[in-house]
Amino acid sequence: MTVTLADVAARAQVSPATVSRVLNGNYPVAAATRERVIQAVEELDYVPNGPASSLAAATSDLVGILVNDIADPFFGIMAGATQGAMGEGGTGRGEKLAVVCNTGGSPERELMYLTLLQRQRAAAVVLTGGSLEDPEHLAAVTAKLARLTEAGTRVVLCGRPPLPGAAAATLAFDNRTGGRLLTEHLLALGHRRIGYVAGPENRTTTRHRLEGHRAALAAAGVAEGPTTHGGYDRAAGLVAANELLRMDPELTAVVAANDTVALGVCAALRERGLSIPGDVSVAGFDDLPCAVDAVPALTTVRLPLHEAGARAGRLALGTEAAPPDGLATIPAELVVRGSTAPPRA
Amino acid sequence: MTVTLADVAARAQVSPATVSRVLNGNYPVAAATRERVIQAVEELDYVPNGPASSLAAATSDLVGILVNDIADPFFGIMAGATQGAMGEGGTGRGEKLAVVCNTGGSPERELMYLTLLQRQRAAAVVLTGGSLEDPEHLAAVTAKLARLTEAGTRVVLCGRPPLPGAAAATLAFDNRTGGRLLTEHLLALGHRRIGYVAGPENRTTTRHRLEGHRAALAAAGVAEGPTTHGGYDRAAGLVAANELLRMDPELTAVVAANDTVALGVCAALRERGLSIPGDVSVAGFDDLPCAVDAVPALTTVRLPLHEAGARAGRLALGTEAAPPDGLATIPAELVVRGSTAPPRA
DNA sequence: CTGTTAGCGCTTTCAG
DNA sequence: CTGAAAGCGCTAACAG
Repeated sequence: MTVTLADVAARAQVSPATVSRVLNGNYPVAAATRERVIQAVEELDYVPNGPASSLAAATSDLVGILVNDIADPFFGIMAGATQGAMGEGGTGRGEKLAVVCNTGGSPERELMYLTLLQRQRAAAVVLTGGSLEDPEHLAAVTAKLARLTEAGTRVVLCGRPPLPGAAAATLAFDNRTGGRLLTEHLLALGHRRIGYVAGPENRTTTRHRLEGHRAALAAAGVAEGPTTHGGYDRAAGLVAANELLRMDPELTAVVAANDTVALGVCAALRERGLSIPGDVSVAGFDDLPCAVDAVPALTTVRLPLHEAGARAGRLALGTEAAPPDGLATIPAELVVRGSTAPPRA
Repeated sequence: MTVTLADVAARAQVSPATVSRVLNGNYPVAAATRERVIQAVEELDYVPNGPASSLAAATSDLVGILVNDIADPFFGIMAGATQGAMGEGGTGRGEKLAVVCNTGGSPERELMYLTLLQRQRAAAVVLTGGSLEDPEHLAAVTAKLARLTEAGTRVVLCGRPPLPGAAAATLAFDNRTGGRLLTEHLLALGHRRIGYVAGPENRTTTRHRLEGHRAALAAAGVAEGPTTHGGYDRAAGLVAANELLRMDPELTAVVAANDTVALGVCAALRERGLSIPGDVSVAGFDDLPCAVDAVPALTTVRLPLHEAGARAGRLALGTEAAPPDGLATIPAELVVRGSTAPPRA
């Protein structure tokens, strides 16, 4: 059958305890003995039984990364960076198995994965992206995270606002400022009739970006234009653009929930024969790789997804100290490209 | 401390075995008893210890999905679909924890994850996307998969050619035909000087697509144009386009390794003031969501990523029977859009 | 239908 | 520095 630690011990003529010690490298072992053990391990092609170690040691090397949509590069980039940060620090020993779990934005699945990770006695859990604002769900997540924390699982929030009552290191994106900068830019260009394609309702990301937008309008004394809510996908942008134009045919600019939605908006405008930015300016959010390939290239707000993800990974590993008060706000940066210009006179 | 099965048993006034039985639902238990147990579980907020169950039962509910680049929607879409297929079949019991592991295209990391998954006694492993053609690495992977298979882990290959000697259900993309269709399309349009931006060397996907391209040229008696190798990212396309044009300034069409690379090619052409498809036609591969948003929209080859991923998930779960001989070839479909047109006379 | 009894393979005091 | 022994929490025969 499968090779066990006892087999290795027998072959190396030492006790199981000694084998365990050289494998974990957390206890002094004579060099000669270690050699023999290592050789036996290789000869037998021994692979430790993870569940058994986890059970005995009451910890595992599993790290869970929860994402809302794995097919969306926004999450893919962050998750990839997080997973990359795990690999640092030598091979083999102490290596963490960083795995990503796709919640699809569903609260049930989020909780389910958290439970599954709790069951596996995960070493750490990273929650990425905006969260649902439903109080009931928030309470459930908070409770679950508390349970995880007290069981020794490190919890970190990446690209998500802090959760009151949860002892989690948090890396929050400054979506509000990003939203404000974008609209200020449009305002400075001379736009006064700006449509807004918001993301799904009840999501922190949606709300914060919209708040920034409104703050900019309010500060400039400009009335809010038409606003719609929808998904974070291209199709949502297509639908919304037509809806917005129906609500106000005089629109000179459209701000989208993110770059993907913005591309949908662009497609809809083109279909109607409107030029960008000649007839209508369009702006996105996130600065995903696709933003620069749009024609014209998309004006957007850059979020340092890669850096944030990597940092979250280090926090999960305990390699990096948590920020003061457990919260770091990641700045958002306006990136002006060709899709925005002054409105037609 | 943490609640154990014994605590639940004590509270429900039954034996631990009975609790285990109602939790796993694989053995008859009196309705009244079950009720009491369930109530105790809820009152105590009991969460089973995964490692302990896995150790005792010698299996786990972990399913690993290996991808080359999680930030690439090509993999994100497949992985998401695979993970989605896991969720079907009720909640809770028998639920698999599908997790995605990012190898970054590195053979060492691929092997490392396979070992880690082996350690966890994973229920199944899904390898997605093209593989490296290095004989040594292939042998190592084959050996590792054999070890996994004999330990009861189901292995499925998705979007990757079959591995001789591995008892793995395989869903292979027909990259060769896809490549041929694309070049035939260009040939039919009248192109005779076609540049090719291939993917990384030593990868099955790269080789198959290129073979299809060459087969089409050979069948038409047209000489092969300049060819370069590079990554699967946008930057590779930028560099390659300039290189190709240097090698043959009279080029009238460029075929790229995939859509992302094609977008890079488009960007480079635009920078040089060349129009698409007026001066040069461009084609991609995969039909990722971004392909349709390019201007002009990209002619490409559609691969049913979602379907393939979902099917891989069912195979991993054992919900679907393996295809005859363990191999199914997934067809590729030509999608003609605006980025290709007859060459300028 | 339910309880008893052994382990699963590894880690970890506690002695030597 | 090394060995012996006692579990970690759960499952799976085997009896009743």
